[in-house]
Amino acid sequence: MLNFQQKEIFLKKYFDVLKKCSLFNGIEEKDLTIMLNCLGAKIDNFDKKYTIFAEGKPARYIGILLSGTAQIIQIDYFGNRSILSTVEAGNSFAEAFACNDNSILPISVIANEPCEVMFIDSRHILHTCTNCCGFHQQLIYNLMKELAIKNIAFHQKIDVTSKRTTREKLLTYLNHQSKKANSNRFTIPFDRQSLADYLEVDRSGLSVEIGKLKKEGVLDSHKNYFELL
Amino acid sequence: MLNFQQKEIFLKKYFDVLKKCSLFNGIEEKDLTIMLNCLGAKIDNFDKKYTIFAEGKPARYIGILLSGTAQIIQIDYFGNRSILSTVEAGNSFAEAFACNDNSILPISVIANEPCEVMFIDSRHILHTCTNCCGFHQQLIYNLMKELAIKNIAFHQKIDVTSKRTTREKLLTYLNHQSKKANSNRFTIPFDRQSLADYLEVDRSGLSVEIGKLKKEGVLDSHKNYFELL
DNA sequence: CTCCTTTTGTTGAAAATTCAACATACTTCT
DNA sequence: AGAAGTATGTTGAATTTTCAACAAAAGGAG
Repeated sequence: MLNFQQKEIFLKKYFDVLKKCSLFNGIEEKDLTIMLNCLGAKIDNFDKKYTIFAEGKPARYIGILLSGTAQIIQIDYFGNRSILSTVEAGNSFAEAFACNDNSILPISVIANEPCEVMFIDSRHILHTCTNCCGFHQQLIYNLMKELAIKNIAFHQKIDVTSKRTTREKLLTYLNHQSKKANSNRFTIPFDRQSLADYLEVDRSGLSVEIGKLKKEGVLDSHKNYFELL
Repeated sequence: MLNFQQKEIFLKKYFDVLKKCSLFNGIEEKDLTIMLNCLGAKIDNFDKKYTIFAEGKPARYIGILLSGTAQIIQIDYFGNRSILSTVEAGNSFAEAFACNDNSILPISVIANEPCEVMFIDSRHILHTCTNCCGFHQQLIYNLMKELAIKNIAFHQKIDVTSKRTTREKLLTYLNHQSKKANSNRFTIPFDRQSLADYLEVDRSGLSVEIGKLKKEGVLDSHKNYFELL
């Protein structure tokens, strides 16, 4: 765990990512180091498949993915994995829980590949300290904006999973992705099992459905590349 | 449509509800009138089954339910209704969409019974005007908190609907409600069809499952009253 | 290159859901 | 009280999903 106060030099290499992080919108690069210092930001590394946040633990920290990809998941008592969303470099995660005092994480965050993660204690954002830097208001505004976007993303996820058949779920999801990519051709951030866990369906049934849609000429796909026809 | 600036007297009768609305946390009753005036709050009435917000329309206003109950719904192209959440007096709704510039509502809000609704133009909250009252920072903070809570509520909804069988969905939902009520006995804000639309299952199948669970002695229920045994 | 592991596709049987249609109970209104 | 309308429960058939087991393909390590 690096404390960047002691190793400021390390931060510079993350500026490109941090600039893209909407949590830091409207904050100048020159102020970033000071602010992160004030917030007590820490950085840690995780190997593939490692747990960044564990379900059931107190939710105190907001995470910011500096590199790699991760998944927000929930596992029920039968061991079924449900993927709530994916996290890419520049994305923040777990804000909602961290912003809720004394809340317990109902989800886990798992590294999909080697990850660098920045952690910020939410109390340093929420409870304005008078002797501290003056960015809190901007941070809270950004946090609000980010939570609004996450909220809308959940609506999309429910729009997908509320469909009753595997085919409908898949097509609804692919249409969303197509719109997002502004193209008929796009890649999705899932392998088959992960896609099934996101759509809340059986993997083998999903494979069958993709096969049918290919034969019907509705779509073409190779691995995580898809093309709607 | 009442403009309360002209009819301040009317606002007083809503103070009890507004005090419970987390959007106005930390704002003194004496300041409320001034603030709502500054925000250009308007009040309107809706009869049962009337549309408060319509899917596809621009999302500019935050709604606050002063009396009655409402439902946040989505209807797909086959006409299947999906209930995302319920709204009770003192709850606000549609904040996430209103906070996102130029966004289009992906949901509708429908009055469940006669409703009084207050509308606040989100731009009056988001864009601080210098010649205006000084409550914006508090409002944005409250909005952030509220969005965090909504976010967590969505996690719960997904926790329910990610289950694969009607029985599992129902039991997961009832457990949540039981925890929320801090008791084995509680009422739910749904009739059968609405519960089915919230759980994303078939109504008749839901009735069958409730019947089975009663016979098995897992629960007892009468209409929207439930008891877990 | 080969072996080993992981991912993806395929199949058939069992289980569950959906759908439509109808019966019964409950509300509401006059 | 009675009628009309709404909500809930029940049933069987058709569709769909899940599950388990295996085959084929792809990827990674030595």
